[in-house]
Amino acid sequence: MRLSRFFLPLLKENPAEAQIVSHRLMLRTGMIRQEAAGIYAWLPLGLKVLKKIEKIVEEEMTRAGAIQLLMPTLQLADLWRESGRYEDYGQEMLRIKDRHEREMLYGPTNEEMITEIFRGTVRSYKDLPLNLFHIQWKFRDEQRPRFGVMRGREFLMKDAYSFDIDEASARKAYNRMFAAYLNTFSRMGLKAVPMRADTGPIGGDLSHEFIILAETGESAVFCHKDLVDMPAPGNDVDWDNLEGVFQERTALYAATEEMHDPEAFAKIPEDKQLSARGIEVGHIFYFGEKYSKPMRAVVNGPDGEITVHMGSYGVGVSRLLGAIIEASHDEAGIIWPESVAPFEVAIINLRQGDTACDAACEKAYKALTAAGRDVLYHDSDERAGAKFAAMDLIGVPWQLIIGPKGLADGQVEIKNRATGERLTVPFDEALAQLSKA
RNA sequence: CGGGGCGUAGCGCAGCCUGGUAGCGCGCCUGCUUCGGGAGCAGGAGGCCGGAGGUUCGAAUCCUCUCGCCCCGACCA
Repeated sequence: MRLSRFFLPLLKENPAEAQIVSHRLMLRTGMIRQEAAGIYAWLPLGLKVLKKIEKIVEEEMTRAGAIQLLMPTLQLADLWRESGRYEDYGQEMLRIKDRHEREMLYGPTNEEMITEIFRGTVRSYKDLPLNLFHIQWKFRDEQRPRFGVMRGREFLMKDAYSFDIDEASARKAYNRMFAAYLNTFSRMGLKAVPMRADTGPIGGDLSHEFIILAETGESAVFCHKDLVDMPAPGNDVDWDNLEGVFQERTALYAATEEMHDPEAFAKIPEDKQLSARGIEVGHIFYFGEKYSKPMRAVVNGPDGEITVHMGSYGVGVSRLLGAIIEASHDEAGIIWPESVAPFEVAIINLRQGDTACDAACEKAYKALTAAGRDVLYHDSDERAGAKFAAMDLIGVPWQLIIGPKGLADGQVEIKNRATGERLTVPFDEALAQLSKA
């Protein structure tokens, strides 16, 4: 992409309404634009990152055996009356009437609807286990939206729902999501710590939140330090037997504020006690028959009717952008992990209009693009300093810097955004190096 | 939902107390110079002062109502 053809409305100054760094940077880099409290338009740069995150989530869910579908944003109130949650949910639920005065709602989550889909289509225990997920916009009419996309009213969420014949099998489904989440967040360059969590209004007795440690996190969290750097289990795991992975990650103390047990925490060796703030990016629940029973989600088993055991598993997809930025930025701007960066390489032409510079940049742009890299060519006639600042701000992982002085000797520079390291190398070598994914 | 605050140019703000028809910085446009970390000079465009009523000869400024947004707290993917 040539910057001159892209839509990238950068802001030099910080908008007054943004208090935390991720919100400020998302506004300044032109990723989002607020349209109402907690409601954002996704501008091209933000959308590119959102899509990359979405794709990683899809891939890891698929790897863990979940099947993707897509449910609507609008739901009938009657469906929620079946579970009793239409009354329970309160003001957070956005209620709407259609032209026929039918009561509807903008979905804050989809347990009822997925249960309805399941009970209407699945008849036999032989079709289980089953895990269905979708990635859809949701709306919760928060009393006080804040922190940009971290706590918006409209947000993009991945939610998966598992169906099993009994608790033992459901716990295996739970463990699969548990492992998948560790892999998912790891791919985004995040260190996510699973913590025992309150099940809240969704109910159930087994639940973990996946927490990213960040100073600006919304809640206080407490855990054993060793959990933070524990590597993700990876793809080479036995998806039917993950109890070991689960035990390994849950043996050490880790809890959010609501579930915090100061006594248990005090038993951790003092140098391993970690008291910090965290951002919740995922939440998994096992809730058994909470919805399947009142909504009659049953299958035929060998010995008669079985009420299915369910779990649900959420990932805050749009929230993850904020979380990643909170975890990865410096004074100059965002430092995107390569897996989710909006562009992989930025070409900075230090002397736009100079024949040699223009030609070299064009050649590099074509070569890298042909090699499959997502390249942003800063081809405006701004001064060098402005270009550096802009590319640092939007956080492209690699910068290919081409200027008249170096070019006279056939040299260009490669800069790593994360480390700040610069390497002067021959033009062809730079292309070869940056062509590698 | 309790408490506080703010709406004036694309962004950041001053002006309001003590009414006289709007200003600064950044950005934007033109030109010249400059050209390796957000350039300099000169010229220029852009605002029914969130909206509606009212008071007044006259309202960004005073009064009433309304809408929107932000912050602290309680609540939450």
